[in-house]
Amino acid sequence: MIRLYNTLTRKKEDFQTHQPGLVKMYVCGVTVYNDAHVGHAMSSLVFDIVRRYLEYRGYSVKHVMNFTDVDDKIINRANQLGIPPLELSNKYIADYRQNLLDLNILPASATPQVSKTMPQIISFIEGLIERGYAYPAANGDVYFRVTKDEDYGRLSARKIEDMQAGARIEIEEQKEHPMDFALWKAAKPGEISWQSPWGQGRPGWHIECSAMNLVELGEQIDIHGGGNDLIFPHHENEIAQTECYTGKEFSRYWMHNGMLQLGGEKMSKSLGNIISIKEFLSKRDADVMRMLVLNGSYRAPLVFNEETLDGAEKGLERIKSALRPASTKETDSNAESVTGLPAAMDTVKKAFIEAMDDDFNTAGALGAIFDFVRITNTARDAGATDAQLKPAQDTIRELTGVLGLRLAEKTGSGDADKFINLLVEVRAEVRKQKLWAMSDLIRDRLKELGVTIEDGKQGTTWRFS
RNA sequence: GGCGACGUCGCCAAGUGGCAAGGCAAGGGUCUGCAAAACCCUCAUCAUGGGUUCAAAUCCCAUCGUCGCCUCCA
Repeated sequence: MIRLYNTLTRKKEDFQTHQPGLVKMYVCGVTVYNDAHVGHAMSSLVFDIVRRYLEYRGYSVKHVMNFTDVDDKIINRANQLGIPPLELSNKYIADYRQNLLDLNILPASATPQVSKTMPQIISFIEGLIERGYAYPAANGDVYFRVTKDEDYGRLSARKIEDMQAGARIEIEEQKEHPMDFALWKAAKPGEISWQSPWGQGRPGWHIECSAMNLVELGEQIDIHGGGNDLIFPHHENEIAQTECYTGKEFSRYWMHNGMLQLGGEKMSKSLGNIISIKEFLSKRDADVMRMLVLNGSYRAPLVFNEETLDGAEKGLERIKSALRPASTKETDSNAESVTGLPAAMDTVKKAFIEAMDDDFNTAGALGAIFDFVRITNTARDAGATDAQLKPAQDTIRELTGVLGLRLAEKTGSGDADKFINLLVEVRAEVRKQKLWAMSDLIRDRLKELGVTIEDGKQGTTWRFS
């Protein structure tokens, strides 16, 4: 039984879907007006892992991720650049799709956009007005009436009165109540806009997700996800809108990932402490970012710095060490560590599932995998054959695959291999003659060029590093 | 100021009532011409102070500290 932490109840709960075997999952994507950063990557990775694991456990997952492509910031940026807002957002949508591919994140089942959901957004707002949960203001805005929603504040565990105490909300005379939020914003002169019953305008920030959810997944979904900075107001407002519109429970489970920390602070566009995904990938392998996420707990803040990244990279190397071929020395297929492999495979799978079932405890799952890596390496050292190693290595591939790790060996540029082999051959001759200085020079120089040489008992092996 | 989450070895981190996983780093060893890799060994009583319990890192209270949200935000 899978258990997951539900922000709504602040507890771990047994996972049960509305329809047997099918998971409807909606994850808030990005507002596309700039390069996405590694914090966005974290969120997408977290829910990619959730999806992959649910699929591993036999569910079919309908995974929807939206693009918010109509928004103040997009309009501002487009104005600065002197291009149409949708041209700007389309560029960044294409970029983000590429980022996700590069990060080995499975494509969502659907990726709706605000600009393409306008009729449904408008009819959604009309429905709320009809039911008395929203009202048009004199200036052409439409607001949601928070005081009409008894449950308002349930997700973020706060009361309307408490929030007003914060008093950072601008009092707008257009609103009946300071906490009321915009469903529809009247267009300013020259701004991109759509025709509506309330005049030219565009959607407020939260309504798009409610509408796209309804379009893509229906009235009730199983998992709604996103960063924990979205809990309030975004998700709170989504719940309010959707549940007031349908009269039904919206999402059964709410999952929120913690924030990525850079220098002890949340990485965010407004703080400016950003490392873009593109920039990251120019320096490190995608697996490193994923490993960093896996090593932590998705709900907790993630420490992102050179030290933790190095640790993640080394951890990957360690897992890969188990995938190397059998040692070339004499085999001993009957060693205890070799004959024990099948049982250990069984153990690691069980431990993996047990950890992952418990609210996607990836750090615990990795612990099990690392234990098995050691067991596999011990078997190799003891003389296991490739045929004996194969099932163990397949197990590692299977489990790390569920986590979305590629574990690709680095490769050179095609023809390099034969020249490297030649150098290794020459070096073997040199070593026979005990010309150690020359031998070490070749090894050191190759190392500088990204080729690691290791002298084993029965010969020398090399790999790109 | 209000609300929420959290504080486990040098770093990252699992564990939520029964003698503290794992990774990185560090030290010692096997192997090696020397290395590297792999393997073996060593390395924490869980922010602080109270309380509940036969038993607490795990439950309760207080204090200190960190982070997030309350304004755009994954």
